[in-house]
Amino acid sequence: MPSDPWLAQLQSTGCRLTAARRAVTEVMQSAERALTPVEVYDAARKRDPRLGLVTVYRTLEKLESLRLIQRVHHSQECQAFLKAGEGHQHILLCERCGRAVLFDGDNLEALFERVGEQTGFEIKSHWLQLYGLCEECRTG
Amino acid sequence: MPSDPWLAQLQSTGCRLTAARRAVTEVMQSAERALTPVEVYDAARKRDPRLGLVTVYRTLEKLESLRLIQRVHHSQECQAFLKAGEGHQHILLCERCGRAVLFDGDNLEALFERVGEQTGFEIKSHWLQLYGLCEECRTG
DNA sequence: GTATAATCGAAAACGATTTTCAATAAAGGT
DNA sequence: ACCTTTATTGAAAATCGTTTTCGATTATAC
Repeated sequence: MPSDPWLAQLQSTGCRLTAARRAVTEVMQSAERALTPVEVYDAARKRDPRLGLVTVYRTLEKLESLRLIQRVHHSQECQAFLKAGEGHQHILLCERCGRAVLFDGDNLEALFERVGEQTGFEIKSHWLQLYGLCEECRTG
Repeated sequence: MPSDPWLAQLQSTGCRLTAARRAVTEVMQSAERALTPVEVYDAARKRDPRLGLVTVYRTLEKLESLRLIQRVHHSQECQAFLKAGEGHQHILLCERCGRAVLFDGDNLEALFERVGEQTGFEIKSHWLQLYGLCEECRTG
């Protein structure tokens, strides 16, 4: 049983632990910003030079289905991945350097209730992303 | 000067008013849900049968840059377009039939302030989408 | 160690979007 | 109304990201 929690979860769902999956996992775990499949590919080949791009796509798909990573949506594109938050966490993105920070807690229940009454919808889920400038980009 | 506000805005920014732009504009104005470029293409050709898909892409790009339409982000894809909201409006999507409703007003300032303090970010903008079931899909 | 099936990488296929370019047509001037 | 100019168009080709196919590899169980 691997000590790394992501690898443990992969294994516990019947997956084999391969060099490719270790490399992609390490890249995604240590990333400070959302990465596209090609960016993951470039970074992960430093750990496993034989890695193919197809395997990156497949591994990202698997990690996403296990909710270990999530998609980040930018204005034009939504194919970048970031480690998933826990519970009610949301994403805060720096518009300048791309750094991604997860923050937790929101209290939007009152809003949902009001919107539900006004529209007749039954609100099932929500999705919130904030954009701004991180401390370094503001001061640097 | 055209009576239609979208066409008027197109013209006032130096654009020519063509059959293609009229067709795409009418489709987007009357759409009740977000449409992909190909869906716009299919709908708009009923008004202008000679319309090409390339022109649809170009017209959507123009309408988006004028903030007359906006992108709607689904979990896997973010290439569908919907008429833009005004001011602080956000999108509410029915998970079953795709119907899109704009609702306005939010009071997230307190949340932004707290997150800004916790993270050091200067919050610039936000993006909120709600998902649920519309009245018809709940009861029907 | 061996067997077995999951996983892999490379190549090919695919689909959505963008570019190219000659033809068309909207808008302004006459 | 009729040119003239030039933005705009549609079709074809190019491009790019993603997915599928398939034989080779390799993690895991025995």
